[in-house]
Amino acid sequence: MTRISGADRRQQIIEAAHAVILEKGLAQAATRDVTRRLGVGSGLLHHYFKSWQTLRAEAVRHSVESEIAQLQQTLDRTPPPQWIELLVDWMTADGDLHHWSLWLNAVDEARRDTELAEVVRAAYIQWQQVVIRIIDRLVEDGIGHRPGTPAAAGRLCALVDGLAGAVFLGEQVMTPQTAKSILRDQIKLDLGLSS
Amino acid sequence: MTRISGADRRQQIIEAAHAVILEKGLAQAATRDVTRRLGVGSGLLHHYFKSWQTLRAEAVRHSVESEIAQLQQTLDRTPPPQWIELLVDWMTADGDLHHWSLWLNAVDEARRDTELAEVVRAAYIQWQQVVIRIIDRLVEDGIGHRPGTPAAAGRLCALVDGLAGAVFLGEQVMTPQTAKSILRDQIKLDLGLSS
DNA sequence: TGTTCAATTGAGCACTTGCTCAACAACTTC
DNA sequence: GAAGTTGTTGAGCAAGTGCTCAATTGAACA
Repeated sequence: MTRISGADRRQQIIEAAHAVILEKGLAQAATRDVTRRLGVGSGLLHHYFKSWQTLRAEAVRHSVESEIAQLQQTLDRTPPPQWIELLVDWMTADGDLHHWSLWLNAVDEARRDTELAEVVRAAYIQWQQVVIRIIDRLVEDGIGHRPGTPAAAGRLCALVDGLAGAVFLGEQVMTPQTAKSILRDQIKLDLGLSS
Repeated sequence: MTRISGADRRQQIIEAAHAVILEKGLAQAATRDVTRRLGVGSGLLHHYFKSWQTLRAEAVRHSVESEIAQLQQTLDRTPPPQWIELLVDWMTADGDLHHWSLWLNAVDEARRDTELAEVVRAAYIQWQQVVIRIIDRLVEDGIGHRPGTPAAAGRLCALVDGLAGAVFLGEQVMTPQTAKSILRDQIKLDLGLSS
């Protein structure tokens, strides 16, 4: 039996925790779900992490970071004129809704978990900055004008979170298509592009 | 010891559950918190409610209904020209943030609780309709023009939820003042009133 | 007064949770 | 080889959970 070195095991546990949290939600996921998934003893987690709370927070950080990295990567190989549509597609998450579910869950749970709150706060700020950078670049390239208010990025991020919550409540409340068009309109409005 | 008749007891339990949920959050609140608060035996809840899940959902319904009723009442004794500012104040909840916290919590929890989902969905739709009615009345009174898109109410509600989530994450993410001015701008924009 | 029955109790059950810790296994170093 | 370090185990604990149910209370009615 080849043993796994410390740092690798740590990462492995974080990824397993991430998977479990994605499936069951932050409050419903248990340490034993993670150890069972990894096929390891139930005590192992506490050799690598102070507490389940800490591991949970670490798993959410992992999720957010890899997602932002992925967006950044997609942006890099797409010409700016297509960024608006790309952003809309990204934010409305045609592919997998689970990540959005986890994000909303984390924002909510953060009110009762200071450790998680730290991670979510940092992620939110990072996320706003990505949006700001995108807007700046679009304006530089002559696509639209600079939004009137500096709070444009914050407004967009809040709108996306709110829309996601509504979409999860079902079609009667809001369809994905409606959410998508609301978001597209808002971006174009912010950039001074009348739709 | 005067005994309490069935229907009154039911209402009393719902209100106690509401208070507990407001304090501890939906996932953290326990049946025993409710019985302890009422000073009754731990088995009493199950005489009036099929399960804790049911009681929780009922408590959220109670919360939402009384809040919408209260808003309606405030609107009734305020002249329409002041409605915009009243709505902004209401949505950003200067008074007590707990109700918003519970609402966001319920929207999140609804993904894992079908009974709660039913209540939250109905509440969301009701909430959108209140906003639609307000807009209609404002337009009738000559205050602003009818919003271009019929999704205006949905967009407003989503924006409010998103802003609330951001504000709860702390001042670094979004200050209440910023949220308030974003919301005010959006309402005026929807009504065609350039700020 | 005795009868009836809904309201109420709380010990207790079965289950889950995060976490501990003595024991052991597998590498590294000497 | 021996010694030391690190990784790993899993039974077990204390604290919690929703829920059940036989037993009791109290009010209304005869």
